[in-house]
Amino acid sequence: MATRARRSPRRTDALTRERIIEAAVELLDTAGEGGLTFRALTERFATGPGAIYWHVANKGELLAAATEAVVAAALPTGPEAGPATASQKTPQKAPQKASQKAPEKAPENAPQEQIRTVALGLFEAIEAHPWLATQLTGQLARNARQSVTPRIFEAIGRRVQALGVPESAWFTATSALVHYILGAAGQNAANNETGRALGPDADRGQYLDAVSRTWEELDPGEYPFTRAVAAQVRDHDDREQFLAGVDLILRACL
Amino acid sequence: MATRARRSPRRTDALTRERIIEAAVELLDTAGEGGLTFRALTERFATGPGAIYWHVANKGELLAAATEAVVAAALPTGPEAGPATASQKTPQKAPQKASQKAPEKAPENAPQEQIRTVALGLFEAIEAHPWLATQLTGQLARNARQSVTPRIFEAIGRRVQALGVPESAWFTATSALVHYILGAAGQNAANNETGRALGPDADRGQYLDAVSRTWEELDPGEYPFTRAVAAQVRDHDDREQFLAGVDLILRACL
DNA sequence: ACCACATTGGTACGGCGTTCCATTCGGTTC
DNA sequence: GAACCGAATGGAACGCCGTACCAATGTGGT
Repeated sequence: MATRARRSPRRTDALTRERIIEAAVELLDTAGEGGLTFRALTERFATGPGAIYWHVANKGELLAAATEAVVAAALPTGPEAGPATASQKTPQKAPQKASQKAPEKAPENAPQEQIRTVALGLFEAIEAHPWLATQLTGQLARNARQSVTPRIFEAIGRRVQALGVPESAWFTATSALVHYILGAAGQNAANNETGRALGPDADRGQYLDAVSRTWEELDPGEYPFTRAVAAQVRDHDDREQFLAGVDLILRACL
Repeated sequence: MATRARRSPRRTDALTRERIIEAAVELLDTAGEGGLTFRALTERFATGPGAIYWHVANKGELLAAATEAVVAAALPTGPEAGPATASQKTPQKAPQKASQKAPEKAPENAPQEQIRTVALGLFEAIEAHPWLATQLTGQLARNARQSVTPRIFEAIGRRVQALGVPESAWFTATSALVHYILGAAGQNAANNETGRALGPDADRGQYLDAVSRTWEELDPGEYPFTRAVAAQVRDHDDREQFLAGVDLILRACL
């Protein structure tokens, strides 16, 4: 006679670290930063916390792994430039030269183009997964060792090197670039969420109005600059504006 | 007859929003980001959560208020340059020109100096209160309306304006500066905490060694750039390096 | 047939933010 | 002075979280 009630039968589809990470990304995407919960995961897999803890040490590691998985896909693979699959979700209404015409012999200023491509890849990854912003800036600040942030630093830095920047400026230039990229991309993602709050059917005009209006609602006496800038933000393309910042920093390196 | 046991007598020293914020900052400074807890606060004030919730809406507001309080003290007051009390904790072993000789007539390039001063003030505030880094980058990304981050943006942007930057570049330049300042300052604060882990009696040499060694432990094949940079990071002054980044971005604006 | 062990899933614990409410007491009103 | 009101207080409880622990399970080797 069973001392306890019969347990539910053991699952047939194996629980994998990969499947758990995949589910974690999905939860983060759909339910936001606070949506990733061991309880939500146990419910998703119809299991108990122990089964998940067998594959993952703790929540921090799971979050880092989710970040790693998403960022790795957006980063060039290996030492060469790599694909860095950017911009296939929108019709790319502003087809700036980030995507080279042909993968033939790279021109002289290839590193600059590559930096723009890497930056845009990160921009779009953060746009698609807003929780990345907190995670990446936080990890970068926390200097996590085994995390993905050194990969980002390396991907940018190597191309700064190739750009011909004097060695003494390597760290400074790369720091400026990475901090700008992650920060600005995060701000863009936050803006998008602010705009999404208007409702799913708001067009881009309304959305941009709403975003820039939040800045214009500030006290005119205390925030003249921010209000002045709000107007010019209204009718600029997000990616264009973002890349302008990258170019600005790159210009100072040469 | 009392239906319940006699309550503890009512406190004589009034509980104020200011006193609560002050205690919150203290808890964050001494116990880290996770140290701010309503339970810790109730114990500190020998009271219950309800008394604190009377003065503060929730934990988020309390955190924002603590951030606001600390950052406001580090930011110039009002539209003029203001004091921005920077560098009085260390003997300022690298007395760069950030602090002007005299508060007399500002020279032609005053805006650049002012930006350096504001940046250094934020740098030191974040160094003294490491929890600010997460809070500020997070709030900036989250675009919180009533927070202190617009003040930072405004303080920098107004001086970018005064620098003679063309209007079309105002937003880009200010974004680049602010994201770099907060990101780099956060990274510096994290480095300091990594160094503090060595023990309270480690000198600066050991500490810098340890920090740069964390970078050098990376895989030589995958991280040639980061490792190359680690060496040159070792013997640079933190503030100097930080301000070099500010100057780099400023150079691109002119 | 057995067993060792990787894997699973249930239960429990302590701590968190937050809510609710009985209680207190300084000030106002008659 | 007595009665009263409402701002302020502090205690207890709720629901959720991450996590530790462990009995139950089934599979592959012997």
